[in-house]
Amino acid sequence: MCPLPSPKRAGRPRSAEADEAILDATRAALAELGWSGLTLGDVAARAGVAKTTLYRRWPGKNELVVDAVAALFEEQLDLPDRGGLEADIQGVVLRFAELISRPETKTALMAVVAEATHDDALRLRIRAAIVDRQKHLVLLGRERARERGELPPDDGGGPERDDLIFDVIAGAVVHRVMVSSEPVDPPWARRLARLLVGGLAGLY
Amino acid sequence: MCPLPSPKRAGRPRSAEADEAILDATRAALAELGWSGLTLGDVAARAGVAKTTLYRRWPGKNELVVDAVAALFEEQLDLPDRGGLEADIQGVVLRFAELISRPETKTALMAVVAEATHDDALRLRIRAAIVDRQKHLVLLGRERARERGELPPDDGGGPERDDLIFDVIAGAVVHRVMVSSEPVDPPWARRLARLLVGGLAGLY
DNA sequence: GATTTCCGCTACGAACCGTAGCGTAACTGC
DNA sequence: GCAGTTACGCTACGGTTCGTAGCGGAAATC
Repeated sequence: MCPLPSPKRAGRPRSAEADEAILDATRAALAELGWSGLTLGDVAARAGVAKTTLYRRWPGKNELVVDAVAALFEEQLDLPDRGGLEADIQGVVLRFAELISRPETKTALMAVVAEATHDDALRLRIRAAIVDRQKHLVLLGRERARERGELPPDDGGGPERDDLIFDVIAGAVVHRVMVSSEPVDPPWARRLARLLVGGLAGLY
Repeated sequence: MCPLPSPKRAGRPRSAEADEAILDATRAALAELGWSGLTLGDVAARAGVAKTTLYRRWPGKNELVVDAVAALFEEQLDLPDRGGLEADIQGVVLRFAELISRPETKTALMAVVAEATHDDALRLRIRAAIVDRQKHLVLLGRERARERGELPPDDGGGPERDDLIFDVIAGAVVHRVMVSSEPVDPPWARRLARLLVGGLAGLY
């Protein structure tokens, strides 16, 4: 979130309603105008606050958009147990797609990641607010598969394997939605899950 | 490319050196300043041309950057035959990574894709100049695997399966480089190829 | 009530955008 | 050659957004 003042300070506290209104306005403007069309003056006008109020809380466009998008990822952290590895993968794929297919998310995510190429602080912010939460879901699914005996227990292979399976699942969904501009529907999610579980030989 | 005048026209022809200088300057500025820091005035100054010359050839920042990045994808279209499906996948993964890991490509690709969310013409331009060329490599590898008998011949399954395997490979590479900010080195490519060929059971 | 902090408002210089107009350079067809 | 056509460099401009400064007033703590 925006830099919190120390919890108990003298003086007038910051308006929580203003925060909410600004983030809502940011998402609305993103969906409507896209990244390059979004101006902070417009966001402030939509939110009914002064432009200076906005600058007092966020350093700039990048950080504001990250927070506005991150709020969408805060709620949904659960993954229903579907009883099997392949079904669980299908579930997490559909969950990802649901989040990144919204108009405001679609536009914003790629743009802030692009900006993060030249901004380390922004990259950390994105990682903490969005990426790590997605990753948690993938690792949760793997743990369940191990408990069921569908995968062998942890052999101390280190975090590299976690990174691999996460990049494959999240990357496939993002690429499907953003680059190929095709919907992630249950049939597609099913085929992806089957590919991951059984390999190419099982798919073709 | 930028809209070509009809091959034989009267009058002074457009300078090919200027085109080259502009695209080079665009790539240099991208690597140095990132997407949001790139201004067309700066590009013109670097290229040693007038700003108006730049606007005569490209409608705006988006199209210019797409062409500047696409030029990097034009040369490399071959995929050496490594003798087996798994090795070929590893090869195409490393080829992708080599292209999108350059500083100028990394910054630009995500940004233009984000812009394309609200610009259909830009999306088509990206598809024709970049995505379809990558996809060609993936399908080439699949054809070779079929000829070797590693995959069954085409059963008329339609283009959906092509889309799937392409989104998985390209998406994993992009996500690894852009979001996880980790290098795509031969060991990682090898693990990804093994996952795709043998499935999760073979990986863990 | 005094102090501290936040808010809304106005105003401002700076930067970038995209375009117009002009004189000149380069190339083609007669 | 010469006229016609097109591209180029240059300057200038109005418009928009940026990010900041300064002010008076509102809302909280002590």
